[in-house]
Amino acid sequence: MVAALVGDPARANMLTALMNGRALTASELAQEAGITPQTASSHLAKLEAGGLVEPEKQGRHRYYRLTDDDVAGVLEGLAGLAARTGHMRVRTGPKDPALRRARICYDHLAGDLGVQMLDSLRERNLVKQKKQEIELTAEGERFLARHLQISPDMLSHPRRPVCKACLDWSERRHHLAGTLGAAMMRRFAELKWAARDATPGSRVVNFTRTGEKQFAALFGNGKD
Amino acid sequence: MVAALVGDPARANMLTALMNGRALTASELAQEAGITPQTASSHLAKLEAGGLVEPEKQGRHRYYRLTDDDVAGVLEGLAGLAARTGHMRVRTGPKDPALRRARICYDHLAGDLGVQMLDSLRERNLVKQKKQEIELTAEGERFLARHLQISPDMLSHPRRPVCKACLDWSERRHHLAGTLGAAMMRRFAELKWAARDATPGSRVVNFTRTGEKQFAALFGNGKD
DNA sequence: TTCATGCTTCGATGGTAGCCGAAGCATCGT
DNA sequence: ACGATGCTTCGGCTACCATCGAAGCATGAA
Repeated sequence: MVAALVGDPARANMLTALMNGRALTASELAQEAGITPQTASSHLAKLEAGGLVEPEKQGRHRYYRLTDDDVAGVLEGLAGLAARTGHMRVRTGPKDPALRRARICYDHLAGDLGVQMLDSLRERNLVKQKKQEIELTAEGERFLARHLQISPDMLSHPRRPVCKACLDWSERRHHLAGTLGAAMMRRFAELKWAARDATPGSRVVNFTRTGEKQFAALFGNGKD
Repeated sequence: MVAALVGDPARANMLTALMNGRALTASELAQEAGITPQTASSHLAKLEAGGLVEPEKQGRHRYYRLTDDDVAGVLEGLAGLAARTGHMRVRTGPKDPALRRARICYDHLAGDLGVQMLDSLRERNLVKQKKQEIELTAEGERFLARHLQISPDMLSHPRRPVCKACLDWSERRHHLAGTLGAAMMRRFAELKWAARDATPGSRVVNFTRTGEKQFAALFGNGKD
């Protein structure tokens, strides 16, 4: 059972460490979880058997990453359920509001801005959403090409969908995942609109001043 | 952590039983999970503390339901991850393999044979199923009258539906509940095709040799 | 080759939590 | 009032599994 895998604290720590999308070595994950390498090895074997993580051998290291963003989505969902038990007490610390506003979910944008972006796309018929299924419209393709230099052929992937709705734990609404979500986040970084926080392991995404403006111009909802 | 709650097999069974949206009493959930009421009570308290289920007091019963469809969504996501690796639950809960094959679920037949029976009914257009709704067809009524001496007027009940799909935890598919499911199980017993196990409290249903044959003749799928 | 690093396997230990029997409340029915 | 039913609490038992030390393989470096 998958939930039992996520249930163990040590494994949960490893998975959250992997939520930022980067691959980490077994020893790094061990340190992250506060356990010895032997124990981590056992855990990672189980996570791999459960299909939650994938190993990649490189020299004498083994890099582990989340299998795909479906896994990331479910983990976000679980975090959301957990957050609500604490009765929003998660308000502690100055880093938290930043995490709510914009963060990395595996490899795409999440948080307030992520939700706002998908809202905007949907509202202007650039995508059509039915439950978890999201489809890019013809207008959407034109929009992406014009404003973000993203072409459809950049998005095709053998096993991963172009668009997918991912449940956002802080907003309790959907944001955009899939190869498009990843490509857009990548473009934001390339355009220097936003960058991942420098502190290692952080999932916070910091927008530059101009980035914030440009983002608002494309996906603004008038409230900002 | 929430995942640990879902991780336990007994609790997971309860939650999947609640996935149809209806509220179930604590004892029904105990039966579904194959555990005693004491144990179930402990589990339900934890699930409630974790915000996954909500109790509703009604007379001397306590009905439990999933808190909201966010919870259901996350559970479905977990099931999706589990399904992908063929990593379905075969874990403990009920320890008895006989319990997997045929058992009582409240008052009707569950387990492998229960699922097989509903499959057969559906396949031969004796019932029509749409999601959790099941409807008896005219052919179905004739079939029941001819082979099991069950007439429609035996099945009417003020508050209970004639047919209902009940999620089978061991098979993770539906079997037949409702007054019809109960009536059929009763008839099987009367015909001495099957009897509940003698050991008190057991939910195992033992089929006789002739019963097994007759059952296969009516609801066989060729595999037996 | 020889040593060092990264990771895995093996074996033993301990803590935790699921489980049930027995008993205790509450509610319902008569 | 009395017993029956549904659910909970308590206490003890047991099984599972995470954990770590030590040893075993790899790979890379010298």
